[in-house]
Amino acid sequence: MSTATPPLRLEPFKVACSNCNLRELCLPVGMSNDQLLKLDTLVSTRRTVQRGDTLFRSGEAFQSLYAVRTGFFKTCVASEDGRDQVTGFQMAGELLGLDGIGTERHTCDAVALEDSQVCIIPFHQLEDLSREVSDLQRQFHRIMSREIVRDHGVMLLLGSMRAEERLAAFLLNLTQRLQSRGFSASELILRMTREEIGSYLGLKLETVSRTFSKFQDEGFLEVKQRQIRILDQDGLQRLVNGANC
Amino acid sequence: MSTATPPLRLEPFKVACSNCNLRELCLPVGMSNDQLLKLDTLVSTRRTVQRGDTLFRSGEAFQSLYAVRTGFFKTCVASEDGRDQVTGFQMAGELLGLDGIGTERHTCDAVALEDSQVCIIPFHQLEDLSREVSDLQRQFHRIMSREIVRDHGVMLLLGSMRAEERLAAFLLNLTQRLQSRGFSASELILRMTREEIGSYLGLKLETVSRTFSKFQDEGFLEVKQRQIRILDQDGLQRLVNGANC
DNA sequence: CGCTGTGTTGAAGGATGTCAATTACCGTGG
DNA sequence: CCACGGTAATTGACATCCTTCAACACAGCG
Repeated sequence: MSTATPPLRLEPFKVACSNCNLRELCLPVGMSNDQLLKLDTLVSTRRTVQRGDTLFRSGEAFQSLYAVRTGFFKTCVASEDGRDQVTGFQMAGELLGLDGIGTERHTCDAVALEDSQVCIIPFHQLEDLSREVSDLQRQFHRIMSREIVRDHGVMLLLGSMRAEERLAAFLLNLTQRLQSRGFSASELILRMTREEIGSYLGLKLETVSRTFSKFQDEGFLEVKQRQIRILDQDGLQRLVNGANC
Repeated sequence: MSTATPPLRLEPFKVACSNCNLRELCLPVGMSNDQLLKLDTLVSTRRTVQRGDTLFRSGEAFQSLYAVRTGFFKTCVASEDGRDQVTGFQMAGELLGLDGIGTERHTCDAVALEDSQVCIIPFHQLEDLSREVSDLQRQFHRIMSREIVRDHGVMLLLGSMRAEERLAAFLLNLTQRLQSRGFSASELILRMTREEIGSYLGLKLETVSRTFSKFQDEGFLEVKQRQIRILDQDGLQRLVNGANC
C-alpha cells in the first residue's frame, strides 16, 4: 500500500513475446524463435492501466518503452500555456514512449482511453539485446522510422487539408489499422471523444461533430454517437485525395 | 559522363568525423576518439548538392543517411493529389533520410535551399557499427527520438496555434538552432521563400508575408525581404506562449 | 430519476484563404 | 554599367471555412 505513488498493477506471469498473438505487428517482427526467447527474458512484465489513467506523463523519467497489448491509448503534448495537442492514438501492437529516448524524460502524456494492458520493455536492456540481435535492431529502427513517417503524414494533414479531408483520412487510417488486427473494415467504435479527435486533427469538437453529420447526410457513414459504420469507403478515399475540388 | 543518372559530385577526400567541427552536434556526440576513428571508416564520402537540386526523392531506394555538413535543406512530403507539405528545414549537423529506414524507400524529397554539402552515412554499415559501439547506438537512438519529439512540436503548432504564434515559434526555433551553431541570435537570412515557410507552418504565403509585416509594425522584427533582425525576442516568446489572449 | 459528461445543431463573427495588382530584387545579357 | 525579365514579396479587397457562443439532446451512472 505504501510503496509506489501511482498504484501500478504488475503482472509478472505468462508474458512471452514468443507466444504473443501480436508478434506479427509488434517488436518481434522478423525475429526467429531463438531470438524471441531472448526477447522474452527482457519483456517479462505487464501493466494494467484503467481507462482514464496515465501510463506516463510528460517530465517523468524515461525507463521503458511500452507495447500496447490490449486497449487503446492517446498521447498528447502540452505547450507552456496549457494548450494541448493529441499527437496520436495507439492500439494493440503499437509502441509507446519513443519520445522519451532523446532526453531520458517522457515528453508527452500517454492516457488509456479504455482499460488496457501494456508490456513493459526496459529500454536499456532493449538496447543491449539489439546489439546482439541484429533482427531486433532492424525492427526497432523500422518502428522509429515509421513513427517519423506517420508524423509527417499528420503534418501534411494538419498543414494542408480541410476539415472533411482530415476526418476522412483519420477514419480511413483507423479502420485500416483495425482491419490489420482482424476487425471489421466497416464498423468501428470510437474510443475517443469528439474533442480528442478534434485535438488530433486541429479542429474544434463542434467542427468534428458537424463533419460527422455531414458525412452521414451524404451517405458516407452511419453515425450513432461513437459507433461508426462506413458505407462508402471509396467515397471517403476520394475526399482525402481532394477529388471534390 | 555516361555513368550515374543524376550527376553526383562525390568527394572521397578529407572526410573525417573525428576531425569535424560539427561533431558536437551530429552523430559523433558522446563518442570517444577511438570510436570516432571507427566511424571515420564508415563516413568516408561527401556529396555536393547545388541549390535547388534534390539530395533524394520520395520513392527512391534508401541506402544512406546524410548529415548536413554545410548549407541548408528542406524536406517535403506529397500527397497523391499533388499537395505538398514542407516537413522540416535542416542545417549543419542535422541528419536527413531517417524516414527511409522503415520501408527501405525514401518517403520525402530533400531539396537544397543553398549550395550544400552532405556526408554520406551508409545505413547498414551504421547499423553494423552501432552494434559494436554502444555510444554510437545511443546517439543514433537519441537523434531519432528527438526527431519524433520535434515532429510532435510541429503538430502542436499546426494543430493549435494561430498564424502569429506559428511564425513567432518558427523564427525562435530557427534562431536558436543558428545560435547553437555560432551565429547571431538576432540576425538571420532566411534561406526559404515565403511559400516554403507557409507550407511548413500550414499557412498561405500571403499570410506569412502579412504576419512578417505585422511583426515589423509592432516592433518585434526588422524585415527586409529575407533578411530578418529580431528586435524583441521576449515579445516573440510571449506571443508563442499565448500571452496576448 | 436526476446529474454530468458528451454530442448535436444553429447563428454570428473572425481568422485565414483567394484573387489580383503592384513593387522589389536578382541574375542575365546587352 | 544599365536595362530587362522573371521570380519573390507585399498589400488590398473580398470570400470562405472554421470557430465561438449558446441552447438543447442524449446516454451512462450514481
